[in-house]
Amino acid sequence: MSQFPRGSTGPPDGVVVPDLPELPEATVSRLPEYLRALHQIAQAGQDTVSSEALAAAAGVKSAKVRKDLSQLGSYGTRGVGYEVAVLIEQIEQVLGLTQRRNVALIGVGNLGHALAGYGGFGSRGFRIGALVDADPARVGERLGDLVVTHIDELPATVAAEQIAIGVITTPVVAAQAVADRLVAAGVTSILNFAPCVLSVPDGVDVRNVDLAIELQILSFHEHRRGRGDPDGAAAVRRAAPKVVGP
Amino acid sequence: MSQFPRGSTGPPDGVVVPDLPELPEATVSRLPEYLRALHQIAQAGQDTVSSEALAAAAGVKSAKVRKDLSQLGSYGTRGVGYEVAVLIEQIEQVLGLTQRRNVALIGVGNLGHALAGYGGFGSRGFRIGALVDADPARVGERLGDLVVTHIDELPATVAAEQIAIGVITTPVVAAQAVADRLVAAGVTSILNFAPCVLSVPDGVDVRNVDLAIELQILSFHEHRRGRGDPDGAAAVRRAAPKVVGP
DNA sequence: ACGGGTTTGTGAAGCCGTGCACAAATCGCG
DNA sequence: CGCGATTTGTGCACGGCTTCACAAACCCGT
Repeated sequence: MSQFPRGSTGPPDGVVVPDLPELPEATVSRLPEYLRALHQIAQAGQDTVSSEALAAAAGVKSAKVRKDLSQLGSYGTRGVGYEVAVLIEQIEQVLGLTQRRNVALIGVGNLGHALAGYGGFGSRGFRIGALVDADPARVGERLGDLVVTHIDELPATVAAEQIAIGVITTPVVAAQAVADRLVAAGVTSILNFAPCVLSVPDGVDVRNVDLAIELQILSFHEHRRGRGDPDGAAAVRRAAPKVVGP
Repeated sequence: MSQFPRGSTGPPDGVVVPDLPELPEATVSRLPEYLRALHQIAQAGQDTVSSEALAAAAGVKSAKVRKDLSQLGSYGTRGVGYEVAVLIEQIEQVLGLTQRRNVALIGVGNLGHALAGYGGFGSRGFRIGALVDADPARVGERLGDLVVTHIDELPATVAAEQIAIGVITTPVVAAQAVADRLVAAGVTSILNFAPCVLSVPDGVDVRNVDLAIELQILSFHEHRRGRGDPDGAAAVRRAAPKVVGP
């Protein structure tokens, strides 16, 4: 909306202001969900979608969808809705998915193997560009069309494969050291599966995925709900069969 | 502490709610992080901890720690700090981790195998009580000391193993059906790894873990940061070597 | 062309969460 | 026994996010 006229004369100095003013973090975290829903809708043959329908598919309220989309200067048509194809392209543009991003998997253990074999990367804008491990016994192992390289070669690997994101799937004890080496190699985005807090310089982005934490949060609500059978009898506390939503 | 929660969305009355008035969701989601940090601290030999130290270990601000802990009627001692052992017990109590919770893994594919082999369950209050799949070829397979059972036996399995939480690691197409069957079997907490939105009845809690979404959020920040080298040269955009403070 | 029905975009209000700053409480030590 | 150092617990203000409600914009049939 407030499309910035690309300064033909150029900004005088230093300040490289991006196109979008500043996208709220909450919105950013929902854009991928919209994107997923939109692909689903597109595959179903719909070529336009209302905020109401999109909201239902993404599991949020319609007002939120509209405000989110308006943030990125959206092209919706009143009385009609949004063009699915246009919206997909818009969101992919904003998320930086127009160019495929290469990720490196550090730690080819149980979880690393599973992620390497997960097919969901390619269809969502990513590609596994490197498998890395510290264990010499694992180096050289082939998975698909990739060969596990040693972590000592990380800088070369990052440069050669243009790695944009590092995914840490090592044991906890190794995670911080791996993060340090990733940062030293120039990686500025890290997805951490190890259950620990990583220290990184300013300007490096870290997101954590901790299975146990998710389970514990679920446990809290379960516990809160389930007062009444102190000695865990298998009391079946059946929820009402009413189905939420669309 | 006598601060009363103004009933907003909650039921007007009737449910005799236990000790805790109403814990903010943001606090709940941080308690597991505190718990992890506390175990770490306890293992280091510390028997008391200040909010400042705990905040550093959990990666948050100290004021937030104090406010969070005060929410659950904490037993801190001014001028000293918190007793680590007491705090651990308090948090485990609130999270309902005093009794070990059994989880069922539905979908013994790549990811399912990885999670089944993940050792982090036992030490964090959970136990895999069942492995379930729909593929007859997989039923009967042994992993560790568990045997994969068929999903048609889900109700019996849930009852026999006192399953509290279902973890969905199936392909997307199967996820909703699995969720329905989990709910029908009496499970009221679901951790969903399939990239889709699940419809469940009121009273059932669902949490989603989507790898691609996390990557896309990282991609956004990477994209936003990385204006200036359009043809992705491996320009090392080194952040200041300053380490983010403890 | 025009009116009715539909849907977007957004101003405004309310809620939640965060962080500061400080009084109250506790310990250690002289 | 009292004083200073330390740390908790919390009132308060601020900012961000969510939701409602509604005017503006648009399509379509007549």
